[in-house]
Amino acid sequence: MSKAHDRAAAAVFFALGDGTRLSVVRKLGSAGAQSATELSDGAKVTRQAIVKHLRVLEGAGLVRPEKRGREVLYSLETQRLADAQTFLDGISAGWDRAIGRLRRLVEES
Amino acid sequence: MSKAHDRAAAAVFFALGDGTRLSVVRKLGSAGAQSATELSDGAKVTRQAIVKHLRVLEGAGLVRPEKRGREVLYSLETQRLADAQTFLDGISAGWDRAIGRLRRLVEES
DNA sequence: CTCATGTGCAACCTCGTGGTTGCACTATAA
DNA sequence: TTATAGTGCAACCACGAGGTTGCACATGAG
Repeated sequence: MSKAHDRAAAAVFFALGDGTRLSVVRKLGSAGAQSATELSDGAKVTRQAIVKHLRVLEGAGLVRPEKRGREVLYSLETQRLADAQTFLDGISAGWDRAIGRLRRLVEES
Repeated sequence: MSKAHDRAAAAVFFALGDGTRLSVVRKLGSAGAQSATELSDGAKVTRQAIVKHLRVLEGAGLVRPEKRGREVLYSLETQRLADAQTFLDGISAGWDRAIGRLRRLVEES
């Protein structure tokens, strides 16, 4: 039951589990790649805070930095989002199987 | 742009973003409904810690308690997992659209 | 070249999260 | 009825997350 896999998943969910970070991800998703300064424009927090959040997102593999002249553009890594979805699928599937087992158990007795 | 929706999503992701909590969810998913004590058996933390985590999961709507005699069984709320998946879908879709816009922009010039 | 703009680094602060221990309460089993 | 297994509550602690400010460093625009 791959423990490393679980850690990666937890990291992704942790990264998405903060309001500010989630808004950053949404902004990237809807408006495309942006720099830290650009992202901090609409936000209620400092650019430095956004930078820290971007580090976290990068650590979780949700975002990829790319030097573009003197600025750094951050783009979304949609593969990780897909991975997270697959992970959730696995849990749901397990639950459904567990429910099935329970139902069969009840019907047999 | 539902801000309340975002908070709910962040709560779900936050709930899943902790290793202990994630293992609890996985355990529930694979072995069906269980009590707090039962869940704390294999874990490396106290029952009280598990209880706290269950409160968080319940707050995020990921788990539902049900009094069963003198013990309380916690069962998974798969709907929330599905909601989370839909949420991620929305972001991916937005990103794909943004990429499409960018490509068109480049090709026009 | 000069200057403005964007980024990086570091120190610092606050507070919530994750965890523990101890005890009181409740309800089932014998 | 009495002992026992399960739950609930509260106080307490350590540490890392989230945020800020200040300044130094690069690099494109004029």
